[in-house]
Amino acid sequence: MKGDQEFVKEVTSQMVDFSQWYLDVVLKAELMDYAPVKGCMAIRPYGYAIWEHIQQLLGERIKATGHKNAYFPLFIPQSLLQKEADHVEGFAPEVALVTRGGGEELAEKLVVRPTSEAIICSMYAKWVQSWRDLPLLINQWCNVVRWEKNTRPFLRTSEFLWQEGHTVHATEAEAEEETLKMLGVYREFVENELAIPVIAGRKTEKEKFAGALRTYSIEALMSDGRALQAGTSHNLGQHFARVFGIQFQDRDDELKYAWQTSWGVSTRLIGALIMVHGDDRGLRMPPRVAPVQVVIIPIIMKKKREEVLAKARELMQRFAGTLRLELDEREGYSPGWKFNEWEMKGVPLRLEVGPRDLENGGVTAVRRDTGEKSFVPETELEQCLPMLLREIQEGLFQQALRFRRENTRYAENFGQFKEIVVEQKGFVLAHWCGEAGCEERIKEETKATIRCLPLEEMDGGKVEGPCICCLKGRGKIVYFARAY
RNA sequence: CGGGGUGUGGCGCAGCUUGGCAGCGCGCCUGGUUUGGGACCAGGAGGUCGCAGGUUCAAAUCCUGUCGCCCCGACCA
Repeated sequence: MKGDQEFVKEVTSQMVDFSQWYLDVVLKAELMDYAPVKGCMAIRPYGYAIWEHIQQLLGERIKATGHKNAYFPLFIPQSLLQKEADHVEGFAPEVALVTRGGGEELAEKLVVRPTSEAIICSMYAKWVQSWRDLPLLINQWCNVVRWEKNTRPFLRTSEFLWQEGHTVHATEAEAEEETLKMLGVYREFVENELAIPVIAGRKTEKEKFAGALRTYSIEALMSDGRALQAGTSHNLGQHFARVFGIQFQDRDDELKYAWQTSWGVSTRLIGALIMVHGDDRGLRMPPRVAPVQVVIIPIIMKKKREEVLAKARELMQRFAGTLRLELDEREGYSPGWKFNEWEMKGVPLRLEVGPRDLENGGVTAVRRDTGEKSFVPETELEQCLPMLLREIQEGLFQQALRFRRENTRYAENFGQFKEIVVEQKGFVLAHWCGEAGCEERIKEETKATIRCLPLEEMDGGKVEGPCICCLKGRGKIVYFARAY
């Protein structure tokens, strides 16, 4: 694609300032707008449509794996949040507290949920009594509030939307299986629907969820070379069951504490979508979640005006049931202006219908991912459009995958490690002994954190080597990166 | 919470040094000509210059205080 700046003056180039590029894009593409409260945003219709597709596509997978949706309260009595020691400690700095209601001081302060383990567990304690009640598989879609100091649209906001699954099981093995199963669901969903390749792995002790036994995550690489945690799945062990009293009587008559999991993805996925696929002309939406999959731009000249419009409207009718398409009939905007605007919004496929196309008996199709133009005869549209969209979906994934491969490097020693982190960015693979001290030192010296201990290597028990940091201990290869 | 920056029509900015009619570009509205990669002409609407106090005949401009926002770090989905 040549001369991007010729076309789009409103978006800062990624090379010049990636962070500014991101902010330009989210605003100009009308995904969100800043609200009066710091760190809070209005998600505009175009941005919310992406979230709705995520809800739909991930939602059906969550249901297909046996989970049911439910809803729990926004307010959590402070005492409930404080039950699990690690949990409180982890969230205390970022909770919002309600101290007054109905014009009176509240007897007990209410926490605005930063996550729902506490309130849900308090309910589960009532619902679980017998092994016959298990497994209990519930999911909720809601908003949560975490008082963040440093906020960025979609990536880190004071309030965000997410989905949180909370399950209860009779055995540790079952809970672990569930934890990994949902991590797998996330991986498949993010790769196939959002076209974002991810590394699935386990978090270190330092990085795990406050109150969890083990935390797993999927990690994606943004096009500026920084990593982003795109989803997490926790094996909560019996930590919460013990403090909330979730017990059940098992087949063997014994009263036992239950095993739990929780897992979630948030509107942060929209941030990932933007940063993985976007380019200097704006967004590039994967067709599967694109609010608009195909935009029709009529090229209205003085002469064939009516014929062109009639054809464009006919196309709308023809595909209204099968594709998400939009016809841009606005007067007073030149075709070129419309091209740029819809490109900024990342619409995967543009169809141009003009006098020339009418004469040739078809439309001009232009791909957002490659910029490639082609002529599609009218008789082949039904076959061609879905095919093009599939190619774009696959193309975006392959492009992101290639980028990740090219930006994943193995470091032999600490010197090389630092050089990669600073100069080249991306994922760095290196041996790590497993000691928190080394993890900490690496972070202090390079700002890179352990993103995860990849599942593949863990299972295979592959090559061990001397720790990149201390050289003494031996360990497996883990993923490092500077992260969002 | 540290470091830096910035607040002037919807957006981007100039004006501040040296106090004296609040301006420019884009966008918006109306009408007309246009329309195959951000068209043009004419007319028009829109701002208590972040907020509070002070100095002055007079403050966007000088002084004091305060708040918001943005960027970079420390902490986090």
